[in-house]
Amino acid sequence: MAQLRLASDTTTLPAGEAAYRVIRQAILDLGFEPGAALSENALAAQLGTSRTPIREALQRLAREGLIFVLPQRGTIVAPLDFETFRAAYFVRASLESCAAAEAARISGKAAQDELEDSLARQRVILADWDEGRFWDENNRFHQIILRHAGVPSVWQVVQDSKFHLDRMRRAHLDLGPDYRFETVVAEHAAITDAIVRGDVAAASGGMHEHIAKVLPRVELLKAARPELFEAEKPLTQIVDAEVTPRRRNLSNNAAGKPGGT
Amino acid sequence: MAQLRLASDTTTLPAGEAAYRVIRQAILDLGFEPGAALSENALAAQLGTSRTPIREALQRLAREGLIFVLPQRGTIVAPLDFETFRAAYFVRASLESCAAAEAARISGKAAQDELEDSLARQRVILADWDEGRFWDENNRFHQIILRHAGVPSVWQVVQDSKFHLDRMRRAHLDLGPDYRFETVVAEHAAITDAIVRGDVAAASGGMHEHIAKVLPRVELLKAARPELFEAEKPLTQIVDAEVTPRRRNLSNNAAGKPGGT
DNA sequence: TTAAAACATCTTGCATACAAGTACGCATTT
DNA sequence: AAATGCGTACTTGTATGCAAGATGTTTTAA
Repeated sequence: MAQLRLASDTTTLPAGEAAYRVIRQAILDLGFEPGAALSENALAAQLGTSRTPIREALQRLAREGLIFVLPQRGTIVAPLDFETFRAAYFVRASLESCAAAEAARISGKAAQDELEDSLARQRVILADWDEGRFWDENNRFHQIILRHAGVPSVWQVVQDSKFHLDRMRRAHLDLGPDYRFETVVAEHAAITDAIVRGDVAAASGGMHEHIAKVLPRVELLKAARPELFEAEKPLTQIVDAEVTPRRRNLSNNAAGKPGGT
Repeated sequence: MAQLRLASDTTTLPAGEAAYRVIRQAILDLGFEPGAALSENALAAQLGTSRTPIREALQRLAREGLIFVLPQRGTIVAPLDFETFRAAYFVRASLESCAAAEAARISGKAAQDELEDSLARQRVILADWDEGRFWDENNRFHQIILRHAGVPSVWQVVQDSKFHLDRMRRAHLDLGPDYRFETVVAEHAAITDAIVRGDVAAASGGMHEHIAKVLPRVELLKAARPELFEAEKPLTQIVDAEVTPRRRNLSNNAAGKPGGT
């Protein structure tokens, strides 16, 4: 079991929320490797809480596709999967390219100051290198575009998809960093330029290609570390987990006739 | 408190899953009106379970934006909100228009049979009218396109957004049905034609406009029933719910230094 | 009469015990 | 030696009791 560490500012959060963030980060950092088994009891003991907040966190992670909960059998970290990855890529590319187009259409020069401020900060971070701050600023850049497209809350949806892409990138970086961060900033600059000019097609296309850069890395990773793409031995089959019914009967006080809408 | 009824086939589901579906359907049907207060104890009593599965369902609903959980204060059904609606529209329109474009690009005639079969069924349902079956077939049509775009699992994301649009439409229909279902099928036919022809622009644009049809109805609804768009009196402020921290301290067995990546 | 303080009654958050089901090792049997 | 049945140690699902906080009412004092 990987060692879990709590960030200092999580001490004011509800236990379930804190557990969610810790476990999620551990999965992203590959502290919990794809296919690894998770135990509610063990996690509760490690984090010093009861199973209740742990279950809250795990159910949230399960809904986001990060883990698979197999009733009465166990819980495993979702193996890397090309289908999941492609869907996440599609969601992020669609939403953000449409947002860039919309920003170019309705915002125009209004977004110029904010985007160029972000670009300036990105260049400073490039010079005085700090990977954590770079990705923070990268996220901010993408959020600015969503905000100027009039749909800031879509960032939440993007983030859910982004996790799968980030985990793949993270696993790939462990093979050795070959990412050209200068290229990232240059693409950001081109997208900014398109939005400022009001060039809808260039903004949309630029953003789409910008996000598509992650795609070819998957094949390389699968070749280098195939074990991350497959479930481990302990659990016979994972497929049937999502369709396994259980006999149960919820009684109901209401005397209305059965049948939905 | 609205009467809750359980569909017959939910008896084999886990209690939490069953509770989720029942409550969600009640919110969609406006059995629980926007702004109404929910009580975990009352719901548990009504559904004949304990609070645990109810909490599981409510947390899921809260994450989907259907309800607001205010710690130590209460839980309310999310009021209708234009921002939420616009974000949901944007997500669905972006994903499905991109999917239609991709289907036209890579699938071509391969999807023709499935789409035209669905169209035929839609026309049969139009003649022998059955609203429930119509929406089922409508969903199937949209899923076919996602599947032929190579991203079937994106339907889950679409559904999360679709709820907010469906709830708005549902509330609007209560004012009196003025929806032209023939128009819906005609637009489906046009989209099908574009995909079969491999006309990327027409597929994307057609789908976008098809989904955009819901937008103008919001203003009408807000004018007719403004109370559905605002929170009720009992709870002072809803805004601070999502940022309210609580004092808590999670201990941790690991002795590593604090601070995440 | 007005205002402030204490109380009763809700709410959700959390901890814990129990129930139901699965997987695996080991003894027994063939 | 191989196959079979059983028992133990897990797993997640559910029920319930308690703790902490917020709200609205009642009581008390000025």
